[in-house]
Amino acid sequence: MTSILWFRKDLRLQDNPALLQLSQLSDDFIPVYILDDTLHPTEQLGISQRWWLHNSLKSLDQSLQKYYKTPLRFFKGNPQEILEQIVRETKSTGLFWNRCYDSHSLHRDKRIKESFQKTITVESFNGSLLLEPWKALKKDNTPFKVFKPFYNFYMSHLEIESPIDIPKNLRNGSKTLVGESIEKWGLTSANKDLEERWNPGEKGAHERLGEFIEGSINNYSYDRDFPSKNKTSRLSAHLTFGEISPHFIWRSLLDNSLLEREKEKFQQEIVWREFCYHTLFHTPSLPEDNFNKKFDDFPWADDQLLFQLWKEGKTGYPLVDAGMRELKTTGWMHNRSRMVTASFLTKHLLIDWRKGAEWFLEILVDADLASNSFNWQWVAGSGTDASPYFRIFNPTLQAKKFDPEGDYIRKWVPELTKLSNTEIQCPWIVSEEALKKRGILLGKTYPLPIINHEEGRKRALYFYQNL
DNA sequence: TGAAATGTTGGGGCG
DNA sequence: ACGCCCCAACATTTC
Repeated sequence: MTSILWFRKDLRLQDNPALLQLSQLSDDFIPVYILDDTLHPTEQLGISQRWWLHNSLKSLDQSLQKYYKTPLRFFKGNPQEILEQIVRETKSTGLFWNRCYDSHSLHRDKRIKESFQKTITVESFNGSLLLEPWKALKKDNTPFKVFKPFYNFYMSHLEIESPIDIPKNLRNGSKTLVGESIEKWGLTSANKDLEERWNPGEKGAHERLGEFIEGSINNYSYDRDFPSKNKTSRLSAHLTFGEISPHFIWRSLLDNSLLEREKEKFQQEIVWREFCYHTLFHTPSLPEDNFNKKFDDFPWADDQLLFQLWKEGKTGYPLVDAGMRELKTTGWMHNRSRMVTASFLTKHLLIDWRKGAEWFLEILVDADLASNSFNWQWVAGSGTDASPYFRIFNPTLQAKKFDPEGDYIRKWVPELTKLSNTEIQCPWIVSEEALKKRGILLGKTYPLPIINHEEGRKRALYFYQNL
């Protein structure tokens, strides 16, 4: 019998439960990827993720050819209609996939399952989470709202077996079914900045994990905070596309002898990701609505100009600008800068977190509805277990603490390069004359701060207090 | 997974 | 020797 393997956010062969189950029921299979064009325009992939997806799919296609001598078939359109047609054409008797947890996918998949259930075998699996959202609940059967107890629950309930090997016994299920050409989708054009930094695909994901476990994890809890050090895992985009599973990562952490403290810090980050997914599952409107309803009447400022300057990295605060420019160029931003830039937008500029979230989704290679919505709400203070309203980052102090030598700023804000290590975080304190000697004219070669920190802070406290 | 304001302490300069 | 002030340095509280 022939079955369809529908790839979605699980672009890998290793540790793929849907693939495993399919291989136990079928000898032949047809791997399929469908570019879902029923998505609302705001839900469609951003520019960096189109590039990533294109390359990841090509990589997956190659792996499938190598292991099973079968191509990955590409289609674009309404997934239900396309799957119905493939089933008709190929007389497939099974359909397998790994689950997604956002509201659009959940509804879509439910309809598809119902429509096929009476005629063929349809099964879905957990390929992206350590625990399913409905399996991590408090004693009263409601979802966790605070991270620490959620984490404790995880640590006492996880049973992580060895990852699933790539099944061997499968063959190409159809000689005649031809998909579309991915090249014609126009997902991407050459992008040097992305190409030199990222390696999409399952192989790239495993190499990245390997390097991380050999190297930076050993001082992770400290180094991870410094944007210039580049010592975070940088696995986020690989995880988003499912090129590697959290299950596989977790198992690797257990199988290597690592310092307990460092390992645990990283495990916490993995569990934060799970917390985001669970929260999105239990609160499907998380991307649109304040988790905390008190924020529904918050008087966000709708200032197009300030928003634009923030996006372009022209706020006059070197750390904020460095982060926003790193994002624009590399499709990624260091965690520390994400917190500072997001705090700056929502607290100093009082701009709605949804505007910031939308921009991040458009640009990030690791854009992930669950993590993005959750964390923007966390920063804005409207989220669950959120950052308290009075926690307002001072972008200068943050720069002095976490970029003391100014390396990160120099990299992304080169017009300030010649300033000293103690001045580069706050060029406005330097005399006009000294600036001139270094070729800097504030307001001309580099912006003056678009808002005074002290005033911005007081204004934010005032509005946030009045919630 | 803050920052700023306010409070406390203790050493040194000085009359 | 003593009290007083200054002010880092650190601790606590407040937003």
